[in-house]
Formats: sequence, C-alpha cells, structure tokens
Amino acid sequence: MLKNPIVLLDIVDRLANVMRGEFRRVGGEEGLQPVHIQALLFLQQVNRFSNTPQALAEYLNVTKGTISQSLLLLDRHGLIERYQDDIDKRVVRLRLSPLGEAFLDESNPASLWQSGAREISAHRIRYCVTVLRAILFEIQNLTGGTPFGVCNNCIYYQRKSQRIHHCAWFGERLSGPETRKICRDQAPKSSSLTT
Amino acid sequence: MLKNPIVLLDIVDRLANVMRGEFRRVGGEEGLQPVHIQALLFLQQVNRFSNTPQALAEYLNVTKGTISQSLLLLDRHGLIERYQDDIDKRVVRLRLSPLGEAFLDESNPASLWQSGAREISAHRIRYCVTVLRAILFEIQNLTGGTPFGVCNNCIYYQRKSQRIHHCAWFGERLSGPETRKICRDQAPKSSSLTT
DNA sequence: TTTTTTTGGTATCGCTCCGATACTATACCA
DNA sequence: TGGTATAGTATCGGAGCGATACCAAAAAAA
Repeated sequence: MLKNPIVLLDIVDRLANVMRGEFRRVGGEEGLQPVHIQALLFLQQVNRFSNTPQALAEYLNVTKGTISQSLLLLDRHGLIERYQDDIDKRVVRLRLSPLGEAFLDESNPASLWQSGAREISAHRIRYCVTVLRAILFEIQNLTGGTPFGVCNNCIYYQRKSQRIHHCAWFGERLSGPETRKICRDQAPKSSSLTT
Repeated sequence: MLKNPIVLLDIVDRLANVMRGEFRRVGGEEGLQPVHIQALLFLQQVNRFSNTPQALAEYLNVTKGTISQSLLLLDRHGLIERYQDDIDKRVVRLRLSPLGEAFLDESNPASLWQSGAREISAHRIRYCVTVLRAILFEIQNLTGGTPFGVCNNCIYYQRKSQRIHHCAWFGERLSGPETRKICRDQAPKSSSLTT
C-alpha cells in the first residue's frame, strides 16, 4: 500500500498550515510573523549546546542569513538576548529574555494544539511521536540534515544514577530538566515502538 | 502530562519545515515555490466537489486573494486548468493539466517522505493518521475552519453495495476512486482508534 | 418582479520573509 | 604563520501573503 504515507504527509502538512495560521494570529498583536513564534518556541526548548543561530536555521530549514534577520527583529522587540560564547568567540548564544518568556506564557501559541489534543491519551500521543520521529530521523539521514532530537533519547545520554545525568558526546553533566530538551547533535537510539 | 502534546507539535512542525524545504528544492527547477507544490498536490487529491480556489485557500490557510495569485502563476506555467462551473457561474473549477500531472509524476515531491516512511508498517501509519486526524478535526471545530477529510470517512458516505457508493450530502453517486479523495464538506465518523 | 445582501474570484498595494551573495571575524590546520 | 573552514552579519532582489477594493453572479428579501 503506497498511498498511506501520502495521507499521513497530507495531514502533517495541513496541521502545520493550521498552526501557522494560529501563530500568525498570536504574533500579529506583537507584530511578529509565524516564523518568529517558531523561533521563540525553539529557544524555549533547546538545550545549552544548541542555542545558536546556526542550529535554529537548520531546525527551521532556512538559511543562516535569513534567520539572522529574524533574530535581529526579535532582539529589537526585546524578546531574546544574544551573548558571545566564552570559548568560541564566533558563536552567538541565544536565550529568551524575561519579556520573551512572559510573552510565550501569556500568548501560549500552542494552546490551540493542546486543546485539540486534550482528548487524546498520552499513550497515543507517545506512539505518534515515536513513529514521526522515526520518519524524521530517516529523512534527516537521507538529506544529510542535522539530527535534532530530545536529549534523553540519544545514545550519548547516560543516566549514572537516580539524579546524575551525563552526556558522553559533550562530556558534561546534565541537570534533570536538561535531559528533556532538544539537542542538535542527537544520535537517537533504535526506536522501540510499543505495538 | 501536559508536555507530550507539545513534543508532538514540535515534530509535526519540523517535519513540515523539512518537507517545505524539499518542495522548494523540487519546485525550484520549474520556478515554483513550496506553496505551488502544495497546491498541485491538493488538486491531485481533491474530489470534484471541492476543486475550487476557495477550498484550496482554506486548505492551505491563506486568503483567497493570495491563492488567486498562486493559481495565476500555475496557470501561466500551464500546470493547471481553470473552467467555469456549469451551475454556479461565479465558481471556478480547477484541475491539473496533463503537464501538471506529468510534472508531479516526474518530480514526485513526496518521494523523500515515502523513502523516510518506507520502514514504517502500514498499521503504524494508519494509527498515526487516525490520531492526527482526530486532533485536526478538533482544532477545526475550535476555530470554525472547514473540515477537510477523506470522503469515505464521512458520515454522509454510504456504501449501497459492493460497487455503488453514494454521498448523502451532495446527493450524488460516487465512483470507487472518488471515495478516497479529499472533500471539503466532511463530517467525520467518531474516530475508532484500534488500540 | 425589483432591490438588497451575500458569496466566489480577481486586481492592486505594501510589507516582510527568504535565498543568494559578499563580507568580517574567529578558529583550526599544516 | 599563512590558508582554509566556520559562525554570523549586511545587503539586495524576488515573491508570498494579508488587506482592501472591486466585479459578477447568486440568494434572499421586499
């Protein structure tokens, strides 16, 4: 059956279009475009190894020049902060400003999605996440794209004890919340679908 | 657990961004933008009740003025045909031209997605489709959006015999292939998740 | 019927995303 | 130490997109 994947693609695309419209509506009050909302959501969820313009550009699949302009606008609006990396002085680090965090908290761009998914069980959500992650990872392999993913789903993630988390790739200890954030250098474990 | 839906939204958005980039690549050779590829794919899959600019605009979540320009471009490229509706003379009907069909066949914008989903079983794909459809339908209810969906998943779809399909909404007989196309006036059956 | 309102689509304008290119500064390497 | 690669910025042009105004046809109202 060749057509089912296409049906899935249709739904994914349409959901994204709907959310894009929602982001436009949410951001309109602040003069923000959908892409800016996506950028803010990215910064809300990315870990401290991946909060750079380059990573954001790859995540949103745009060029670094493009994202540079978007960041300029977000900076002018006071929604993000940019600071130089200590070690590599070429690298710019990004984070939400208090204003940016407040904006996300108040406007909650994902609230429509959350409402729409309210009746879906956590198990079904997780199932979909697993399947879509597998597709995304495979596509990233095919196109050579950066394999973004959640930290604790990575082969370099090590849980040394109840409270000690460690990344074998960057060689640094991780806090508990950090292990649930998005990382750009992710090498996912072989997926273990539950059905 | 409030965060899992957000994770799913992230993946849906990112998959859409990746495919958007792929559409840009595919369409670039013909001078087409991602939105034009999406429009062609829509026309490839929509049924004869829903092949209008208005429906396409709602599907892609853009205004009718915007989609009118996109259709103008596709028409200039000879990829679509526009013709007047017999009954309501305000309505413009759309269809892929032979050139448009050939373009989709040759370039196959969804091939990357198909490759990425190759290893996923049909069952898992269907499962995801069902869940995402439920979310999409719920969101459409909340926003008052048009409930697009596949014809044979609609409460107005009636299978009168092995080969006789009927739509109780439009009051017309349907061919077998038609029942698998997208319709804009869809009222989905209560979802029956298989797990 | 005639008039009014609604609806589907088009045309035009301005804004801003976005890719492409060129450029700077830092880091890495031989 | 000089050459290359990389992270980011600046600038330009093309094009999507929303907003508005407009037209024609249908539907509703009077």
